[in-house]
Amino acid sequence: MKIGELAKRTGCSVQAIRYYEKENLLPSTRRSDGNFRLYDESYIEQLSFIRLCRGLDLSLSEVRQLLSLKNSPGADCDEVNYMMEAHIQQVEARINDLMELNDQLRALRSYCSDQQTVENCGILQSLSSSVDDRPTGDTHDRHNGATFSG
Amino acid sequence: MKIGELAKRTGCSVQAIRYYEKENLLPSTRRSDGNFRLYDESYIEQLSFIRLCRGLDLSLSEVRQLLSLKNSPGADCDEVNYMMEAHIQQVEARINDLMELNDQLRALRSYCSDQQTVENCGILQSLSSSVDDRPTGDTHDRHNGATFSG
DNA sequence: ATTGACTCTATAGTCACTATAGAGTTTAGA
DNA sequence: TCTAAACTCTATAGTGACTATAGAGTCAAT
Repeated sequence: MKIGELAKRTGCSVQAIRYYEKENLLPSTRRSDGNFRLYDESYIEQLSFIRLCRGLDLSLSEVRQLLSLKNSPGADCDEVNYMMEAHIQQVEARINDLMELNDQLRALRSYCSDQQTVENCGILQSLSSSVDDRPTGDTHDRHNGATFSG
Repeated sequence: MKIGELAKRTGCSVQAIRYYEKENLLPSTRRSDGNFRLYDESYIEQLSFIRLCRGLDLSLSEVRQLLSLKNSPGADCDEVNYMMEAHIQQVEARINDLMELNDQLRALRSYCSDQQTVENCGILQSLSSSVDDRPTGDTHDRHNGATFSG
């Protein structure tokens, strides 16, 4: 099958497949006379594995590690466990950050009732004022996990 | 003060400050004879506003909107409210996605007990097997909110 | 005069792709 | 057989919010 069919059958974009190949997550295939990539059924499984991992938010480098572990069946699977554990902790940390963030956003929203002008908008006031009444800005613990880390 | 001091006093990197200037989030300053940027105290407040918004995960384009609203005090603040509401919903959707994800990861982790080989690793098996026993892969609802949207 | 700390601009890199340009290939219908 | 549409190819640029680096200039202290 050609790349378009593989894309359709895996729910993946054509460019993503080419990208995975370039990044050595998928082995390169044979080509047709016209230089089109030709895939057999086994690629559906391989690509689905990648998509499944990505759906779990694993990075491509983590997926690469899992793939190489898959190919050495005798190795013990501590590494897999370790990676999953680390990933779970990352996800949970991110959830905690976002929930804290959500509290702050909701508090902020409550400062502004409708039908006011920007001049009196509690949200903007609250975002603007927090500097003046604090000594240097170093003393309050800054929420530092909110920006995307990767 | 020069850029380094501003950076220290706001907890911001020097490059980030230059970036904000380039992106028109901070007005450009006067320069010294040697072409160094010179800031007065008001920049601390302006930069802190930006950092605070970023700490709430607002995008720079959202921050830009807020800044322009701040500068038109007579306007009504519906826009601010609308933006905050949209942002809160985004954050909450992301939290839900991550919590679902977390359930899946924990389930996956439970499939593999220690001291096994990769060959028998329940995690890898479970990531690999889910294709063969399903018709096309289209029927099961794919978790599609896990990848970062921005 | 020189060292070291700071600053400048410009450019490349990050991540996991998406989007586009410009070219070639294949397939279906007239 | 011609042609148009649909597909594929490579290469390159763009996304967001920065960070990191190179190579040069500036400034303060010794």
